Amino acid sequence: MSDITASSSFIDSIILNQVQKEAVLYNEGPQLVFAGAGTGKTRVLTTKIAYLIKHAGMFPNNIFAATFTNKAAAEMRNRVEELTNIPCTGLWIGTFHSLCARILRREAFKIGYESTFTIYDATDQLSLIKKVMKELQIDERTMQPRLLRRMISKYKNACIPPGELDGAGKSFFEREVINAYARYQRELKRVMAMDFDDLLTNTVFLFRKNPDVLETYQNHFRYVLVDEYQDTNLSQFYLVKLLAREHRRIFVVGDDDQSIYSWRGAKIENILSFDKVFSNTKVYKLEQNYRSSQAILDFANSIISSNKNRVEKKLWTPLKSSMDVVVTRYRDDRQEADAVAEKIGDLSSGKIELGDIAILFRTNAQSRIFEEILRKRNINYVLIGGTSFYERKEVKDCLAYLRLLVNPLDSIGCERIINVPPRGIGAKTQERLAKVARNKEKSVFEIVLSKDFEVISGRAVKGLEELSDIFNHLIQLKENSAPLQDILTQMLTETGYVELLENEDTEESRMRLENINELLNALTIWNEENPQKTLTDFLEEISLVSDIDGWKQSGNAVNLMTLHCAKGLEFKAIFLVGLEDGLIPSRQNFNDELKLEEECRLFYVGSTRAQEMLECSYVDNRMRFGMYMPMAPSRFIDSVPPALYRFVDQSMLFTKPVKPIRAPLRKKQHAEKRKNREFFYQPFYDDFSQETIQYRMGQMVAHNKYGQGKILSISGFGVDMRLTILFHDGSRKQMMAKFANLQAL
DNA sequence: TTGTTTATTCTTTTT
DNA sequence: GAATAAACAA
Repeated sequence: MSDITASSSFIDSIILNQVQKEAVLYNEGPQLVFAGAGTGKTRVLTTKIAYLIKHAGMFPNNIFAATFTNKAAAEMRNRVEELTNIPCTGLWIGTFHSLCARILRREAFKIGYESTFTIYDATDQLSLIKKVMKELQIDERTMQPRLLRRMISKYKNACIPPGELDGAGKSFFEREVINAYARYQRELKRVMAMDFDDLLTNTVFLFRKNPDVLETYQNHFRYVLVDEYQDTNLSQFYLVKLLAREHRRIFVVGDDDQSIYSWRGAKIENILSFDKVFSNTKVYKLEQNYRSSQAILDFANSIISSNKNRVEKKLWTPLKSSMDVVVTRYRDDRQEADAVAEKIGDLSSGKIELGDIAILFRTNAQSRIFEEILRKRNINYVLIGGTSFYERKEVKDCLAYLRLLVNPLDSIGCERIINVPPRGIGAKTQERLAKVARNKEKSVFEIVLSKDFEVISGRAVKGLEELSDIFNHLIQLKENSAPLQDILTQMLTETGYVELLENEDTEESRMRLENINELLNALTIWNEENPQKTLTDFLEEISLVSDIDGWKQSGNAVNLMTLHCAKGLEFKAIFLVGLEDGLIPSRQNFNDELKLEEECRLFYVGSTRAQEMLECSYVDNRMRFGMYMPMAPSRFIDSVPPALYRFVDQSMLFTKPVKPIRAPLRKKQHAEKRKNREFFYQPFYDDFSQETIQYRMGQMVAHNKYGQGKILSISGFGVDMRLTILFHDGSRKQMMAKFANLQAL
């Protein structure tokens, strides 16, 4: 199969190092590539696929390649097309979730679904779990719905259906979980929906229960490739094994040092024991880094070297001279954000574009202060992640209407919109409807459609009939294959959704209208680009998009994202902020050795995103839950030898201890929060104009007549800034900043 | 039944 | 400080 003479011409046209080349050309069995950060992993993968198509006689259609995001998949598809000059629309490349969805749509009836099944996102999932809990009379105070969701997800990740779980001998709590899990799965099937985990596990179940189906796919997928293999979970492992166990043409790439998704069920063991599962695996190690400067690599290597559970490797680069890695200490998150913004301003007036810069943080909540300050300084930014477009209330409402047109059994969707906009169908009415539906063995939505309400009071009937008429009209439009955007527009006008928002006329309502318009646009464009696809396809695509998918690196905006989101990306300059104990590592992982190591890897992943410049920072005090909390620098920075970075202290002299004010305050909480904030300092940051931030409260200064003193307060700004200073002789003076001619100490 | 105010929780990270 | 749940008035 591998014709080296024929292939070498093609391979030679692509620049690959020796190891990369060997990995691409070898074709005799399972392969595992350990690819450190920035070692050209994507290049190897795309070249491998191109090689298979061009020289190993495979059709794009016969290749199954799982990536971590749809964005990565799209880029790789393009790259392969460039390399081969062969259209690759047939190539099975995508996230595990989308690949599985594709398989499940075809084979749905074999596992008791129709091909139009609905995909439930995390929010829908939680709604259904709450509903199940109510039915089972499980108190939300004894078991948090989120916890139950996590437990269920755990079972699913391991591909254990509720039927295989035995409650005997288990704790009461566990029995309740199993019970709820069983009920939840039954409900999902009843409403013809699958959650994210189901997409993977149901595919595995499909193959396990139908050997003939499995065989078809085994024969069809002649090569199986997996990117980011360190972040696959058990069900993904089973899937890959099922597909590849006969022909053993499997190629996986990953880096155990970049495994950061164990909380989502990822098993680092998958990569560490791959060669034991697939015998005679060829193992490759890519260690030459093509991304970062030597200083950054030294720093990163040092971070990761303190982890015990890893395959030893060390990144290196032939590049020599480089900028120091900087670690900066700030007083608080506001100062941190402000200083970072200022540095970004400086950088972007030099040779680095805004788009080459990223601010990375641990939690989404940290983004807000950066947004605020970047806006104030008129620096363009893009925030990747956070609450995505498709999670907005108004967008989800629209989608719920559309979902019901495809799947009238979708009870969560129905509950969402039955009284939105308000049409007098409250909790009582919905309860009664549910009863009627149960008696007639139909879904609530079907009852509404057929206007078969029975015992419902006059007021509610009016609203229900209205809804019924609207939907019957929409269904008619759909059957006449009206364009999707027309159906949505119709819905928006007939329900009065738009009218309601227009009448509200607030900043928020205008924004919602804008979002709805954006959705309409997206729908129109999608419709034009995919004339043969259906509403089901559209709904699937948007439920499986990741935050990063829509993003493309643009020249004129700083990128803000979480460390997790940054995986696989690179930037010339990185600001890794909030490097504090409790954040990195997260407080919740303090007491777990393995999770601490994962937090360390997260820091490593963040650092290795940088090409030329890496600046980390931590603060002494951070606003969390609406109040200031004292913070300590991350333990991970302590383990790095000081020689590997340059330390800068910007925290100044304002070091009053701050008491953490926590939980049992209840009624006094509000007042306490305010006090906490006032105690901290007045908002002198609020009106900084670019160049006047040289004075800070508590700062020590020297005056050439009065000697040393401490700044007590600052008022005004710019040329009007006045300082109140307490001098060492006990005198208190107020002076204009611009005339005082002070020296900072 | 609806819209308003008040209390409470929430922060890891995401397909 | 924001989002959500609960409590309340109209």
